Amino acid sequence: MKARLTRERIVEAALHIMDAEGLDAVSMRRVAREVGVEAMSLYHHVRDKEDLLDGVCAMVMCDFRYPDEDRPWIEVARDGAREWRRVLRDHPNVIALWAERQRPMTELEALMPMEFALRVITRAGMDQREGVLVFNVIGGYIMGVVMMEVGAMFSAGTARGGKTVDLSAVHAKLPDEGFAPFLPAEQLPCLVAALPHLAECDPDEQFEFGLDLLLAGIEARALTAS
Amino acid sequence: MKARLTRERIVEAALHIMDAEGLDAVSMRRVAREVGVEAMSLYHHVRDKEDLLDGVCAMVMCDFRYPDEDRPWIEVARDGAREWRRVLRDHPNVIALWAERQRPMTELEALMPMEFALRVITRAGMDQREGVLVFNVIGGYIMGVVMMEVGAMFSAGTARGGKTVDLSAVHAKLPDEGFAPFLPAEQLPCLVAALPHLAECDPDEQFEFGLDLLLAGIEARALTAS
DNA sequence: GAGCATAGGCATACACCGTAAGCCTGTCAA
DNA sequence: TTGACAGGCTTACGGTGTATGCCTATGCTC
Repeated sequence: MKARLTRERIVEAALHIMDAEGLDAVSMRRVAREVGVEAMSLYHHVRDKEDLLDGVCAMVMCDFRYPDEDRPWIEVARDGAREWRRVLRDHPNVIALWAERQRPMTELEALMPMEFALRVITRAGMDQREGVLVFNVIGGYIMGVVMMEVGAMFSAGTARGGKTVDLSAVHAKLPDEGFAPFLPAEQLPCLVAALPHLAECDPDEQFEFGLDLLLAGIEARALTAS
Repeated sequence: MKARLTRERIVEAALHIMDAEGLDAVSMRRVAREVGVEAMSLYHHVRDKEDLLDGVCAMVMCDFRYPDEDRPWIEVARDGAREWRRVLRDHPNVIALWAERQRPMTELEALMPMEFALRVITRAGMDQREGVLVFNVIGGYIMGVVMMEVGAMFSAGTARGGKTVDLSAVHAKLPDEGFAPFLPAEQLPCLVAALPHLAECDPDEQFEFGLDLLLAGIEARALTAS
């Protein structure tokens, strides 16, 4: 006898498939197979696929582990940002999910991390208005950087067919050999020069670098404002 | 007699459909209909749908208008960032496209804006390594903020059904009426307090706020490093 | 001009998708 | 015992990407 079908089991299965096989692999039939059932049976527990994906989003948000807040706000903010990045990297496809289904979070639990972030920012001593600016700036930064990090979007490579330039091949090999000659250096000199550094750029250092810039700027503003 | 079918006409049609009707609307049959042809005819000009979407990405990148570089680097950087934001806002669905098809740009023309950005950063006087960090930070920031801007992802709303919270309704109305009571204020006090500011936040001001933080920090680093 | 290669259209077919509609069965209350 | 109903299943429809093959108009060679 099988375990009873529940919304939670279904959403869990969908999330698992999304993490393991990508967003496109999440179909009603595939999820149903995962929980040992026919596709149409899922509709007793989720309204439609939209609803299922809403559940996936919420489940990802619930993965957020709240840092200890009994410290200076800037340390809490830094750890919160790192934790958000961890969540996004653990479920990178959720970014695409948000991007294509441009609709707000609606489940209460999914809003708790947002509440947390606003609470921390409030402690920095700036007014509500500026707090929202800060929230959006930090949130946007994390999302964008993680997106560039997990996607290969602007990674580096060698020329192919004379017309296009496949930058991804360079990542496969180690960077400090002579790859530059394969790129049209006369048209892309700076890109060619930056290639090795693009390839060996440490994502953690990258993330902290930008986070430091933002937090330092925010702290300076908070101090002068108060 | 119809105009001859070309790859460019096809890609243009796909981009037009994506901008007007969303990413999901871009199907081979829909694009074919747009150019007055059957779906299979497209395959004489694009390898497959992936290839077509690659073309769309490249065409978006080609929309980038290069700012005059005969000015202090920080002004060029600021205008370049604004221009990149403009491009993304003009074709917001391209963000979802990048997010889900995590693969690098390969067409030469699509890499020119990247070359431009690296060139400007180099002029700031920092070394290649740090230049790449700066490139990724600014690029990620722009992408993330625009993504939050065009998607409603973390927008604001009223409670629905007691269990979930629909934040989008607030955006429809003007914010400074008593919406807070509809939210579970005891669980989300900071969010409730921030609601009006979230709703009336000016995207332009928002963008410039974060950009100023980043550029000021980068300028400070560049000065001390040189 | 004749013959023919090729480019670039089209029609058909297959496997997959989300989901509307209806059916079947096991559980439980009256 | 009867009936309601929750929660499975089956079938079917119109959509998707694309492999395969066919048809025809253009243009090149002799």
